[in-house]
Amino acid sequence: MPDSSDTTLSRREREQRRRQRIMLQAAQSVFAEKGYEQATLGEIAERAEFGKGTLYNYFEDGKEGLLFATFAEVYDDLDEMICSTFEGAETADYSFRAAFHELVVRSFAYYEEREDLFLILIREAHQLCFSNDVEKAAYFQEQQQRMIDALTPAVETAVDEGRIAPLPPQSVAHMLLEVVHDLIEHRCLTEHRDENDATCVCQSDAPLLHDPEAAADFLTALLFDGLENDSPEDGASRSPTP
Amino acid sequence: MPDSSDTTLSRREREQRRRQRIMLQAAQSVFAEKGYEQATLGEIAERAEFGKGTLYNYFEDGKEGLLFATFAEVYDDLDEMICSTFEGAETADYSFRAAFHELVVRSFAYYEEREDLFLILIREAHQLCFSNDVEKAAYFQEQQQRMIDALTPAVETAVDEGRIAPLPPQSVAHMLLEVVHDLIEHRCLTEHRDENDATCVCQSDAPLLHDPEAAADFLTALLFDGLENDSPEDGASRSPTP
DNA sequence: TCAGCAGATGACTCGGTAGTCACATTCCGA
DNA sequence: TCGGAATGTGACTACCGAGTCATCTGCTGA
Repeated sequence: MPDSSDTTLSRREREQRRRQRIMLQAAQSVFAEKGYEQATLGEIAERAEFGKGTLYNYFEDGKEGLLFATFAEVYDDLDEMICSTFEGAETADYSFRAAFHELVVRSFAYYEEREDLFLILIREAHQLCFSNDVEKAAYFQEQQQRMIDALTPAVETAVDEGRIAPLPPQSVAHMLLEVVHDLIEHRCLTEHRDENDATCVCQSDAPLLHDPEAAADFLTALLFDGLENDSPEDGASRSPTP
Repeated sequence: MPDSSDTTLSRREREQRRRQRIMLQAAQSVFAEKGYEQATLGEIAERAEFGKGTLYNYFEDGKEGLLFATFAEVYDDLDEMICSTFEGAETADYSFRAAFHELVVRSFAYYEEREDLFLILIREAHQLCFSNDVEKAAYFQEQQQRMIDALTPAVETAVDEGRIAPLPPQSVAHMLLEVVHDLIEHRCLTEHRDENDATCVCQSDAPLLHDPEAAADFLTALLFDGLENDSPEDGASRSPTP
């Protein structure tokens, strides 16, 4: 969605964008709170302080249009994050491992910044991936592929340069993104639970999840060094954590 | 749910169980096909060949009761699978790594056998985890903890015996289950897509996903040996794949 | 000042379903 | 064989929310 403060636009157009943003934000807050199915256009309109009919002037497909505009926003952000984190593979001191560590940290930061968007992504995109509507399923396939494509070149380079094991780059990229996604999702889940139920006992791995650095360390160590305990026989074979 | 052929029950009771099973199976087939929200009691009743009112005689909570009975079935199966796969830690030739490999293979087998159940679990449980209804969120927390608890002792033993790296057992158990779950989920997703869209181009990692052995090998190697490519400098430090 | 138009509005229509309940049917023991 | 208990049934009710559209509002340019 173009920025509503873009000065190349006429006042009228800027005004339109601004309203569109207000409606989208209202929709996001309702979706995050109630979930897509439970959200009603009435409540979104009320929160945006517009009439129900007005929403249709800005989002032809109504509720669904608002949902997909939300997806577009979050997928653009994620793509940008992956690309910028793994750029500079030519630099002398570039480390794929360190870049991955950074991705985990940045993902956490983004989650904290836009908790609402993540909640919507996690809940609704997952559901819609399994939709019987071919168009919708294809949309999510494309978006996921876009994320994988953003990461794959970096994995390929790392494999070529012998930094990581010679496994299929696409599969590795897929697996890495999946694991990060899971971590954020798990944190999101525990936080969501704590909000609903203040009496909830803290899980044993809670500190791991709430400290971005600790989580990134755990994940990086697990994925790069592996679970196998080869240090007793052979202490020198492990790389230090970045 | 007790077996409807249990001979300790009266004929009437057995007959009740049998009908309950028929209704549950009808519900599962509709849920798997349409998703929970889109499924209607009318269609479930029709498919079960009973009147709509009759469903309420067997499942007081209607649609929701049928959904939760389905969850109970699948979680019981999974718990059983984890426990039986990791038992026998005392045996001389027991290998945690091999047991994990076996878990992946068995998970695939279960998925093939009960595709419908998995689809429901993946779609609906995920959604309900984030429900604002405290009771429901707690149910899924309990079930997930049950799975983790089933695996944790085996991880602890493996850590104590120095077979795997000294990381928090609960976190490791959690991560392992998550990764297996993701793999199955991904396979389920691609299969679901292929059903809907025959023109779909095969993904590059498709063979990995459709051959249980290959998938288990990939996952075991990745998780136990790690991504880090330490073989050129130090070929002896890696354990062979089981 | 005013005509005309872009845009806002929310009461209304319409389609759809969960859950109910008065009645029908079947079962079973006396 | 019969009567009443248990069980099945589906038409009906009550509710809900998406999307529409006739109407209103306020802006702009002549």
